[in-house]
Amino acid sequence: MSLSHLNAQQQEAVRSVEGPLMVVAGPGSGKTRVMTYRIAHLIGIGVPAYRILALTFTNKAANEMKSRIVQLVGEPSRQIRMGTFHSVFARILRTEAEKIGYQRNFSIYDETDVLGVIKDILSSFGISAQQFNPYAIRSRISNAKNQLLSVDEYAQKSLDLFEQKTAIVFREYQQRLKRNNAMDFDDLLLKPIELFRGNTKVLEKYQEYFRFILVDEFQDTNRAQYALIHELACRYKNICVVGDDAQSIYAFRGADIRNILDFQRDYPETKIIRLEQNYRCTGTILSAADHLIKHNPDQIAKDLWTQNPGGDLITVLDCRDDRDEGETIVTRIFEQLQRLKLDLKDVAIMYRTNSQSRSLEDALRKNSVPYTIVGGVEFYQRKEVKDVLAYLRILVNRQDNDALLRVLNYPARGLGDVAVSRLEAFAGEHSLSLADALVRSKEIAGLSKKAREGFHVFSALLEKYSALLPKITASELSRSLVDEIGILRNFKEEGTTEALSRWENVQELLSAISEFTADHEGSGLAEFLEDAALVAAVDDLDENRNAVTLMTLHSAKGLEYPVVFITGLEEGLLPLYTSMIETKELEEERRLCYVGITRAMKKLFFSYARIRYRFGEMTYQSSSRFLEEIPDELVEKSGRQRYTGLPERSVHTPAWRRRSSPDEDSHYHSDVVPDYDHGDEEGERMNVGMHVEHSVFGRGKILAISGQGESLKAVIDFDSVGRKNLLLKYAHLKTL
DNA sequence: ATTAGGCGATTTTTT
DNA sequence: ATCGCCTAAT
Repeated sequence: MSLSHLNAQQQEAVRSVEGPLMVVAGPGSGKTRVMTYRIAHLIGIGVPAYRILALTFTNKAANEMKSRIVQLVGEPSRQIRMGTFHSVFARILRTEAEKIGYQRNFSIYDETDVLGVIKDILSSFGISAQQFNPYAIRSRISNAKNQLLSVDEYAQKSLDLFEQKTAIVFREYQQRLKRNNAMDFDDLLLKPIELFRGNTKVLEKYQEYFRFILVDEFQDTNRAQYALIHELACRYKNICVVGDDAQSIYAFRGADIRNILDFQRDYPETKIIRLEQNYRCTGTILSAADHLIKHNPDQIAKDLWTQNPGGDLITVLDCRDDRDEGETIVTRIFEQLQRLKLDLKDVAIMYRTNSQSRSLEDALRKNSVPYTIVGGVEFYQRKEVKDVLAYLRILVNRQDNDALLRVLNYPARGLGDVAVSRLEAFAGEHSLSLADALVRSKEIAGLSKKAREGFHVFSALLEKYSALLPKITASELSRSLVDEIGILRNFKEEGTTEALSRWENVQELLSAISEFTADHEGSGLAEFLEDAALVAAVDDLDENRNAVTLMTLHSAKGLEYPVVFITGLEEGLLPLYTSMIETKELEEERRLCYVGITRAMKKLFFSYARIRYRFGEMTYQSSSRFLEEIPDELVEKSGRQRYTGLPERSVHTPAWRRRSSPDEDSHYHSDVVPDYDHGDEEGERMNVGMHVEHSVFGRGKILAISGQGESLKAVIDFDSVGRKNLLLKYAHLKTL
């Protein structure tokens, strides 16, 4: 295999196969290419593919890398173990589950599931969720687990009341998961460590197995991940980590930059190779990124350079408000597509928070620009999807009490709190899982007839499908189950737009199951559930679709686009307000901005809005300090020539004035009076006497409008249900 | 005892 | 958008 098209450092990184290696790879320095060739090279010199373990940040990255390697060195290289930490070790845990007291069909709890468990524990312990925020407790527990702290260690260290309560919840939480035969995301890293440390034979097996280990995006690994790879790598020390401290953006999730320092301590013979030549960006873009990141102290010194031409200046778009920002960007997209002869798929719009996507989407939709959005409200988080998944989970893992509780009374079977408590008490007394307790529900004393009936129906359903599970395909089973519980019929009958969308989501889930089992031979429901739990937003990104891509700066990591818009460069947004207090967090925000900048190949835009609607409130924003940190000579300012400052009119402007003709809308620049009371895309154009459509109540007529900003309300006379007083912020009315 | 419906609070980023 | 908490209806 010829490496002649790689530069000297890249070649060295590919060829240094023995011993510990750290590749410090600046953005656009051909990191992925190096990893790909390195693995291909290993196979080329006779290392069997199954002896290679490569850990990536997303499954998508793994799949792409794998296909390229297969192209380079052929089909047998499919045997490489490659994927995210979570998916690779989930697989290993299934094989070894019994050794740590689990069953191989364990459930994986996502963050939402975990939150549910925590809330449930709080209420059963009589701890006030008002006083002790379940989100905060979840994050404390997760942090503790990331730091490899056991419950006992955490309890000992807990000082204040909050930590003491957390320790109590933590203890119960761990027991609960164990009892449910379930693991959370952190367990997928911790349990393998536990397995390896407690079981020398198993450890040796995997150390022999994975003789060559590669870790991508090393700067974003947490302590548990570090410890885990150390267990595997410490014997042969053929470990290569690739990363860039300047692109570390997951400290909030436990990523720990200490890993980079510890690596050199734990593997003293580490060879360090720097990839400093950038092949992606123009000189201007690279220089801007470099100037920005220099404001962070303690970065590993790097001299990034490029042979690429200087290219265009970076354009800063000064926008009146978030809506103007969207419109301006659309205009600029058209301009750049023409100028650079590009497709829509070459353009990405990035933002700090998911909620910013809405005003951007509005503008794109209004101008008929196709777009795809990465993440957002995720499919697998939709209520109806989670409900069906819970049914499947309880079938796969009978001990999964939380999955059972989720759907025990869905659809309604007359089973309320009291009935559930009786069931739980009975299960507790007899040390049974809830599913097993249900089988004996006749023995539970003091149940109403309705509850008795409900338990019986649900239990019969469960037993029927449990028996079917090994006999029919995953696809047949889920379809039949969904039919039997009748939710599709219910959604159809309800007939509202919302119910219809739920109907579609359930159908889509069923298709996803068919598709998955068709694509993955020998896999069934259990495998599907694992896959569904561990998919990342970007995993679903289809680059071939010709559409503008919208995503968070976090999701953008590892990607590149000819034209990039980074939006919302405002104090309090980028950097995000909550992050401006602690320097550490401010530095992370800066790195996040750095990641965004370095995604751009040819042309970069920054935008900010002087007025932005956040949480329904109008706020005056000032431009981000990060813009100040980029030298003026790299930047051209554009957008509004004159800043007129305050809104020219109050939010009480009569609604009729706010109706702008389509013509005005598409040239939404300096002259047109903007809409200051936003609320909803549609919200600002509401007017007394207008006919509207609501997703649940159907058609109606507006009788009155009151309030402003966040609390803008309308009294609407609906054809179906009569008068309602609705908050426009949530009503999502369509004008007719 | 259970359900339906209203109201307010919650959304930073995510494997 | 969804969840928890409350009240009223059944």
